[in-house]
Amino acid sequence: MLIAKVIIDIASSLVDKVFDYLLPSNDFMVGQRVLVPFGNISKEGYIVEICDHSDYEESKLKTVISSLEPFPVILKEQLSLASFMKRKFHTGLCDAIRLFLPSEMRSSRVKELIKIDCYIEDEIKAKTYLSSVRKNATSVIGIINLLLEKGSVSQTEINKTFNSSSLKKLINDDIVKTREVIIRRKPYKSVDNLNSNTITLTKTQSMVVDRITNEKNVFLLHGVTGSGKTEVYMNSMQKVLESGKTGIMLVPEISLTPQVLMNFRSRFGDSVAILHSGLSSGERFDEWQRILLGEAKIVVGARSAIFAPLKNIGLIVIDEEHDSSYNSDSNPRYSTIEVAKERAKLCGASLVLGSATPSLVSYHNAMIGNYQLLEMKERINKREMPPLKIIDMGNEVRLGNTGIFSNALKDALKKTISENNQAILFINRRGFSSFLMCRKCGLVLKCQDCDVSLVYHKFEDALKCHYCGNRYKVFTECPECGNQNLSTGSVGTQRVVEELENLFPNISIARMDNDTTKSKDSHLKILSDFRSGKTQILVGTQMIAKGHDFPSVTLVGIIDADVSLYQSSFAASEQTFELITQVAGRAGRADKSGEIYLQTYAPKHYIYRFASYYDYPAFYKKEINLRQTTLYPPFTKIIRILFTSEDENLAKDITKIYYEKVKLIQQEYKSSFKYLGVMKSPIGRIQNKFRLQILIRMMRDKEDEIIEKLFNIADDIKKPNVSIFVEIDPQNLS
DNA sequence: AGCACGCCGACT
DNA sequence: GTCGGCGTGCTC
Repeated sequence: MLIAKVIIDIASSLVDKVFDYLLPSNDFMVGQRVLVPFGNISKEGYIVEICDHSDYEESKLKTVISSLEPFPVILKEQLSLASFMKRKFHTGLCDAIRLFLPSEMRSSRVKELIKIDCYIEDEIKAKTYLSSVRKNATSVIGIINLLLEKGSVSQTEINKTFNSSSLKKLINDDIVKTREVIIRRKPYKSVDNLNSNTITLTKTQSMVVDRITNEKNVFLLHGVTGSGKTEVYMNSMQKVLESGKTGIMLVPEISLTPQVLMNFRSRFGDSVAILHSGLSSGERFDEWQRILLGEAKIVVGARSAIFAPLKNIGLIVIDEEHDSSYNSDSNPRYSTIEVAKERAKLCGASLVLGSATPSLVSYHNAMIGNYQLLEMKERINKREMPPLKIIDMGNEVRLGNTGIFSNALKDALKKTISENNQAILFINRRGFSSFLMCRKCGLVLKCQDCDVSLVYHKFEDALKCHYCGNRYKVFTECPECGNQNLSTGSVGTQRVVEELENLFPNISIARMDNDTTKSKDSHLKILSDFRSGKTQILVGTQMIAKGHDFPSVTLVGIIDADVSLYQSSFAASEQTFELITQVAGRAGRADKSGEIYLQTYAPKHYIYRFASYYDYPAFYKKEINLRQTTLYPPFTKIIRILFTSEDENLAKDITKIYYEKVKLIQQEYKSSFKYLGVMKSPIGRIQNKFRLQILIRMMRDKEDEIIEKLFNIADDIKKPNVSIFVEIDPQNLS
């Protein structure tokens, strides 16, 4: 008797295990979706294994009811990926499997789009019929003539111009035949121009392509902005296709613009499938189906495209690998890079991580030989990076200028406007939380135990450390210089726009932030208005930092660089360097040269110095030393165990139980634990759920062992109505 | 996630 | 006496 091991499609840790069922016949396959009896109801499930014995009492086994599709919808490789994710990230198997299918497919809300095609099989019969019909039967005559001329036309098309009852009559009389044709909904139909202009690669580029395509390896491609990484990706994909393999290209969600997709379409035509959240459910389903059936050979998409049902993968590219959108920080939590590494390993593919500002962790991996480092140090047009000027805002205050703009930036704006060029003003909101800063000397208070900035909590009127929960009294004067002009928070885009309007009343200014991009196409409109020159100054947040190419921009102003520098995270410096480099890359992209003004209260900070020289290696060296001495990643692991529940006491109880168990592990691995603490989450309640957390920082010598034990505790003490999430190196601690 | 089983309050 | 509250626990 054949036994199917089935994962039930219920995303609850309590039922996230394999259930054994009898199979009613031999025609079931691993990876198929099936309907099974479960308790008193029937549920959808996924066959993960077929074998001939069960550890469960055989007499109690129920039988699979039916299959939902006649073929498997999940590849064996994907099932391995799911169990990897369970091991590595403690995700549920069901949660992982759901990532492999378009969500609309479960509960069958989406179907193939079927067109009814009409045609004439027997022309002679049709012509005979035509001659026998009344002369004023215009619809009947028209339909037959149309079909005789065109061969076949869809039913909806015919009904548009002719009487539908005439068509029905013709079909009944067997003159016109019908057949069902599956139509693939195609996203971005309009960007379908196929003028593939092949660009000759530079020496460096083709060397890089050769290595990527000839070695099976994990590569870190560090290429400065404008060094032509995209061309490298395209060419590598081309070669992979030519060798009969397939590829996945991941980009951050935000850069999935029609332009990027057009690049791929024009190069690879219909063998490209696109997967991201902006597609309609029908489009997503059809793209997914094209991948599964092997019609598409290249998948372009945001992070979840790494789970595409693509066979025979030869290359995976992750562009802008430092981008935080590659880390999923809500359920199921996973790191796309880790998943990609595993997938590449499973199918023997190369993995390319590309960035102008690689994450410190990735670069460190390259330095210690885990990744192969590929460098592209020169820009294609050999143009120098635009000069970056650091403006000391403390000095402006001392000179009596307490406004948002320094005098230097005002002058530069004036000049830009008079020369009819464009400017971008960047407002830093990354990891926005208020810190307390001295407006004179730039001092920001840090935690004594953690060496990260303190966060001001308004309702408690206290400064807190988000890494250990320490509380400090709010200062009224600067402990360094005695100045009483302390400030929290940062300026908003709105205020910048207002002040600009006062300074330059006749200039048109666009604002781009969360407020102004709520409606669906506002994004595109703001950007295209700016591109066309309709607006001259663009004020915006992170959204404007990435990827956009505006040839007329000659001035970039970073209003408040310090905000990301002083966010309460050990990675604050890294993220600031990254951000500045990205924003600076917006200036002087075409033949006009550009400049960048960076306003700060800490002009001597090493991050700004390295950023102003665009010196990534120097930044890396400094920062990695710092991480080593302060014992932060990649030299340690930070683990957060998050407990959420609508019942505060329940959350507290289970946190306590967990904490006691972690203390036992700490005893066992004393030398590995660098920090262990329990506290409320910085945001104590989200969506009416109370949040508590345990934070651990530990050395990496026994990391796998310890993490496994932490996962096991969660499994052992889990209960209904409380969720436990064990997060490894979480991106944010909210 | 559902649904049944089970042990304590206000009712025809 | 019972109808029903939803806490607890199981589903191959």
